[in-house]
Amino acid sequence: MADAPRYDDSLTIALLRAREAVTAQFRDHVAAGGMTLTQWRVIRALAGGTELDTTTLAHRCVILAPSLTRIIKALEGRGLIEKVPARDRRQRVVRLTADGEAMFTEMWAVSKTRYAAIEAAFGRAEMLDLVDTLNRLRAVLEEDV
Amino acid sequence: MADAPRYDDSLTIALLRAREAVTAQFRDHVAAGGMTLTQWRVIRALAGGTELDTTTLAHRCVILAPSLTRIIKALEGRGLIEKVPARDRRQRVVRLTADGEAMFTEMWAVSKTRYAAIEAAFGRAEMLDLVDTLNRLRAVLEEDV
DNA sequence: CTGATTTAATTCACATGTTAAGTAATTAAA
DNA sequence: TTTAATTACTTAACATGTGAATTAAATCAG
Repeated sequence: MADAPRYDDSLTIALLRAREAVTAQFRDHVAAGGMTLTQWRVIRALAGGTELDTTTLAHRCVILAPSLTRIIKALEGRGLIEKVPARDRRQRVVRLTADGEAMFTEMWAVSKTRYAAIEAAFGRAEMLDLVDTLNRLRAVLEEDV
Repeated sequence: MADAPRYDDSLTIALLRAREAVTAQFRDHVAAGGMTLTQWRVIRALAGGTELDTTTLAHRCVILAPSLTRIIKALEGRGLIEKVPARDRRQRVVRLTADGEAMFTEMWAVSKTRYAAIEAAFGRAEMLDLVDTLNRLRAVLEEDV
C-alpha cells in the first residue's frame, strides 16, 4: 500500500516510520525478557556499574522525568536496579543490581546481533551518515529556527 | 551537555532525538489550537474533503488502531470530524466537518511557515535526502534483516 | 444456505508521553 | 542567618503506545 508521499510533513512521518521500523527489530526480543524498549534503554545506560542520577539518566535515554520516575519504581520493584546514596539528597542516583547486570549481559548478546544485522542490511557507511545527519538536524533546530 | 555518543544503539537514540527536535517546532502551535500532535496528523490526513476508513487513516498517520479509536471519539465529540456511511459496515469511514476544515485551514497556514523555517535552516536538499534515506532504511528493514 | 474463517474495529489493561502542580533539599540574597 | 529563589524529583491527570481479547460483519468452504 504505497501512500502518495505528498504530505508536507513527510519529514515527521518519515522519522516516525523509520523509528518504528528500527524498534521493531528489537521489540520482540526485549519483550521476551519481560521488558519494554524504554526500560531496556535505562538498563543499557546503567550497564557496567554506571551510577547515574535521574536527570542525567533521563537525558541519555530520552525519557521525560515523570516516565523515568515510574520506570525506576518498576525496575527497582523487580530487583534490577537499586538506589545509591547521593551527596545531594535531592537527587536519586541508581545503578544496576547483580540481577540487573546479569539481565543486561544476557540480552545484550542478542541485541548486538540485531544491530549488526541492520548495519549489514543498510550499510555501515549509510548508517553512520544517517546518524550524523540526524544529529546535525537536531543541532540546527535546537539553535535557532 | 554533550553525551559521549558511544551507544551502539545510537541510531535509535538519534531517531528519537531528531524526532523530538522536529516535533518541538510544532507542538506549541498545535497545542494552542487545543490539539495534540497526534490529533493534528489525523486532521491533516482528512483535510480537503478526504474520506478515509480507520485502517487507512491509521496507516497514513502512523497511529495504532486502539489509539485512533480514542482520537476519533475525541475529535467527533468536538465536532471536528464525522462518520460517513460505508458499504462495508465493519468499517468506520470519517471525514472533516465544516468546523474541522476551518480548523485545518487556520492552523495549516502557521504550520507551513514552521516547516519552511526548518527547510531554510537545514537546507532543502539535505532535507529531501534525509527523508529519502529514512524511507530506504525502512524499506530495507521491512524486507529482510 | 450453514458453519468456519477472516477482517475491521473496539475494548481492556498496562506502560509511556506530556504538561502542570507539588515537595523537599540546596543555593543565593538580604 | 532567615528568607527567597532554584533545583531535582515526584505526583496527578489525561492522551497515546502496545499487545491481547472481544465483537460484529463479511467471506469462504462444504
